[in-house]
Amino acid sequence: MPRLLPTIDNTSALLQLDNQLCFALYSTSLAMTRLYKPLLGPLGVTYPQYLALLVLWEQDGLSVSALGDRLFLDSGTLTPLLKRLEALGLVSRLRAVDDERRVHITLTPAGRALKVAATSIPGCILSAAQCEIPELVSLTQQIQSLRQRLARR
Amino acid sequence: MPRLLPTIDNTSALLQLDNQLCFALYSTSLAMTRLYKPLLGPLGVTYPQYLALLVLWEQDGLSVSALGDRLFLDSGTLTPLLKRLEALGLVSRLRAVDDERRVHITLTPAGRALKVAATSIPGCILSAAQCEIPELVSLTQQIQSLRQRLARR
DNA sequence: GGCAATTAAATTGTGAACAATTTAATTGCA
DNA sequence: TGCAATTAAATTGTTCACAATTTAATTGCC
Repeated sequence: MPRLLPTIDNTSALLQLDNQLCFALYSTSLAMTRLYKPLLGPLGVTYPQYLALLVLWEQDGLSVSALGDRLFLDSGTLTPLLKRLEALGLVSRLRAVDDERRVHITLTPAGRALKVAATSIPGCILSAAQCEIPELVSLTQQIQSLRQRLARR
Repeated sequence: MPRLLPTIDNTSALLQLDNQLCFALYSTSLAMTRLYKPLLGPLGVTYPQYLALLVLWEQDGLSVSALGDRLFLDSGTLTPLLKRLEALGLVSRLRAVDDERRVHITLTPAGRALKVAATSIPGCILSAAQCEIPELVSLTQQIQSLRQRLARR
């Protein structure tokens, strides 16, 4: 009779939820979004809308696809999101005159003004994360490096 | 006349997209989900459905809320997801006899069998991530630690 | 110049997330 | 015991993500 393998089969560790990097990322990203919600509520925007605004505050007037390159999102996600930002009066969406396939997203005065109200948010998040700056920077860089290895598009 | 502050205002770094830990988490989690898609397609399940199966493969027969505790999700998310897994014939949903408020989720034979087909997935992900095991473990732990500090529920 | 191939955004349909509410069962305590 | 408070799931409505397709404009090449 052959000797039995250990009763703890070697597949179990590989498939355990708490060993999955993907689940750590997924659940922590959702936890982060929940943390932002009460901070963004007063500004009247959602978390993905806030990310789009971060890009536009850095560089205004980007096309939908240029915005998508920064956010790793496509027009199927961005078009309705940007229409909501437009309905809120925070951005305007205008066809480019030189290439009418492109739509450029431009901050309105209200959209630009919102940046001031947002300046307090990073500090709030930082204190909630109970995270020292070096740890924050290191972790951010490690995750960005992983993203680069996973990315295709 | 007072000396002007540097023209690069000190709010810009705090609000730059690529300095945001939240965005690193968010975009990398989405990139990870995209990586899983072609691997899960043959199994016929989505990425969140796969996470629910990981939990059930570890411990079968959990209630909806116990599953939610493991996944950090509530019944509003899980109920429809579990109904889809039921429609696929992978789990059954049964009211507990001792407390009819509870619904217990049990793997069907097909649901249990799917674990075998899933064993190749972690290796595929690992190679796509081009990630050494120690780096993987360390990063997973750092992110889990962050999640713990962010979590409330 | 004409026309096929390409590109950009929008659209459609599915499946999450989640707040807020509803329904129904159980608990606790006066 | 009776009934208010609590608990567990489910439901409703909004907003993402994203694959697949469509629409429309531009480019490239003969």
